[in-house]
Amino acid sequence: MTASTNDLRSKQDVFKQRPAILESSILDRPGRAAPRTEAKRARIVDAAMQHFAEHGYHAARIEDLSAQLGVAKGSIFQYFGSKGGLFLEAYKKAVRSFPTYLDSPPQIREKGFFEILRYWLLKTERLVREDWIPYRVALLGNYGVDLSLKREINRFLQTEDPYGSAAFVRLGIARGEVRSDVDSTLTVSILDWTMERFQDALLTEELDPGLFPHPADAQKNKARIDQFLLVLHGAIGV
Amino acid sequence: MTASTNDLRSKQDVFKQRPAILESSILDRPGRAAPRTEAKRARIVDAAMQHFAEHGYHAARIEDLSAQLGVAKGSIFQYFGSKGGLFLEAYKKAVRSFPTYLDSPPQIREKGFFEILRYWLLKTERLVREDWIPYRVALLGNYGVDLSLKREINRFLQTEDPYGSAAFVRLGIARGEVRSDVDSTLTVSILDWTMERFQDALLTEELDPGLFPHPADAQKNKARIDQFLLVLHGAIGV
DNA sequence: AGATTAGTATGACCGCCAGTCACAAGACAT
DNA sequence: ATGTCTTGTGACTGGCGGTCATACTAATCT
Repeated sequence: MTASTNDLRSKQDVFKQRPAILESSILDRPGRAAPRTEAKRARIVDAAMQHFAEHGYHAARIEDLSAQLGVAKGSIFQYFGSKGGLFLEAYKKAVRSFPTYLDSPPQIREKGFFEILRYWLLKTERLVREDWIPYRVALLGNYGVDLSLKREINRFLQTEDPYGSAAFVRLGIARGEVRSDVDSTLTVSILDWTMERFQDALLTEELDPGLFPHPADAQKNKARIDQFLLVLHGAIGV
Repeated sequence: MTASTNDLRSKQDVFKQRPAILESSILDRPGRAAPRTEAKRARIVDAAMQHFAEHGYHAARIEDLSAQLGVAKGSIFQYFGSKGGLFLEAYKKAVRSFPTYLDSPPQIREKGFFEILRYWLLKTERLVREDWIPYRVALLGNYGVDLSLKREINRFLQTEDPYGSAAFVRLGIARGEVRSDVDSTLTVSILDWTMERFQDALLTEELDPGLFPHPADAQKNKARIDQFLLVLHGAIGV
């Protein structure tokens, strides 16, 4: 549940239409298709996630991936159009695998908005250790690709809201815990921005030592989380 | 003065030493060198800034750049080691060209911390139109390269603090406008994170339409800035 | 000045890899 | 079987980052 990039998502309908370089050539609507084909597609995406996670975006070689999969390189391009297209699918899958804010257990949920945040901040440290691959891919997508891909990624985050920030903020407002005197899209954006960066700062050392400054030890992390929540409460709390 | 990435900058001394892939091979200390050489280096960096700004990182071709400059391709690699090394220099130059928070005029400065922020938020819209090149390069560096380069960039932002966020926050605390009950590195980080993203959201449409959601018209931007400052005040104000 | 050395410039060349495409192999229908 | 359509394949290409042997220039020495 690393926060997303749903920045000020008003008017999201009026995008300039851009050449869709990243579209796949085969199977544009993956919903309805031969199940065999669909399965192969999924296999490729899974392997790609791992490959990108291990090597990074640029160092990842499509041919290695195809060899490892026992699939011809051409097939991968047939399915995903380009390396960027493949990465985008891997990124989507990675991000969709994360829990939503509202996926927190009921006994946490009833404690309210900021306790839910605390729950996830603490939990993510463990989650990332159990299954670092999607986190690394998400990190790559957030910082380590190029702008055209980043554009697609933002579009995805914006339309899909995979962390459920909007609904989460709505809950907070309904409970009277989150301020309602500012545009709620701004609230959501602030939440997304700060959560994303804060978690990056906490976690990235393991995913990518040196990218962000050292996080303190686990002990100190707890204190940091407290302070962070204090600040965030000041920002968007009531 | 787009905010930087000085995330939680404690313990910044204990970086794991990584192979310095991005170092230039010639003239590692550009301070003291033949003035001719130095001038050439500067010429290349200038042209590179423009080139990267126009084409993006990946689409930029070193050979095109060298042709445009009337300089051999080999020379560029001699000076900067790699495409990434060249970009890093261009990025540094771009970011260094931005004003610091405390560069605001005295009559603004005496109005206090949050008025200084407002001043820059309003001003940047104009600045970016007058001279979009460094902003685009900064944007590329923030989102459009790969992780190894991003790592170097973060290291730079962290050690150099080119926007002077730390000093600015110190001023705010001294004036009693900024909270002192949390670790000031957290305050600085929050400031950096939110300012960066907020400005991206306001500005990016012109630099890179489609990357971030449409900003509203200028009228609405002013209202957004008000709300943003309100929220930011809640976060780090006293 | 001429000779020697160190620093700088050059562009043909190389290796690598994303992306293509002509062809092969299945799948399915008739 | 025969034909048609879909899916799979991997040798091949184009283009670019990066190298390096060589040429040139400037500085230093005799």
